Amino acid sequence: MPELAEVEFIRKRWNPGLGHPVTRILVHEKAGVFRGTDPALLAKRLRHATLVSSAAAAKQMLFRFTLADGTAADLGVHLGMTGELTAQPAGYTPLKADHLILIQRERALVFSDFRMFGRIQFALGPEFPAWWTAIAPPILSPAFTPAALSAFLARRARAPIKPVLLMQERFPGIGNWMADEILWRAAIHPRQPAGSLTAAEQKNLYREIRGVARRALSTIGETLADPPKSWLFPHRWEDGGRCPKTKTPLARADIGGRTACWSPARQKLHP
DNA sequence: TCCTATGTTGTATG
DNA sequence: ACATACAACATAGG
Repeated sequence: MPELAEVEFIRKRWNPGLGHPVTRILVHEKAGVFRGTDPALLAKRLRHATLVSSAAAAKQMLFRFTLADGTAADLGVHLGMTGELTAQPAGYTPLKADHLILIQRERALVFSDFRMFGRIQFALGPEFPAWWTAIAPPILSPAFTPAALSAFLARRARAPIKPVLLMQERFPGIGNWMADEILWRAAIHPRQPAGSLTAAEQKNLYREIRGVARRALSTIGETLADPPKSWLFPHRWEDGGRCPKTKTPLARADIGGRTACWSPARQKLHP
């Protein structure tokens, strides 16, 4: 379930472990979530380390530890499609899809992911690793300007706008449901070529990208509660779903390899 | 059996 | 080199 705001919420699931040392670690060394990292090294170094802080950016999380010798270490988590973080009581019995468990005296911090599209990364030292610092600046930061949006749309001119919104290099944290929500609010057809948006559409798109990100973070990011019925979100997967604005039937199709959902009554293709 | 799933990445093609 | 399209990754559930 993880896009921008879900990731921010799920990050906080490990908050009960802040300030506490890890006493023991369980890893599924052969799990695909460790591709590109050495799970044995991770397990060795994080034993007796203390979790000191965490952060979320785009769809990724970073957990910082202080090792017994004072060294800093960073654990990166990407949830992929089905990744989860939970904090479980002491004595927790691991399940099949639990690939990394950090055991503390009073709890177990669990990463599970049955599909294994998620990813665990690990780095030692005080500098933040490249896989963290390379994440694009947040949509709600001053770096995300109308000019930056326009320039990006121009460079992706022939591609349908929907898959363009999924590009993390410019829209960090936007995923399939947020992209559909944004286009629905901005009244732009998901197949509209990115380079063919009018000035008015670009303005609306900019506003809705920021608006959906802000509202998602302030609601889902705090409680994980589903957005209200006035959003596209609760209707996009239901059979016979209707647009909350026009009450007309929603349409669904594969666009750029993902299922897009839109309201034909308010999102029309134009030259 | 076949289809779907809130994601990324490697490869082929233009 | 760059933009675009698409298969592949792995698993559960309808």
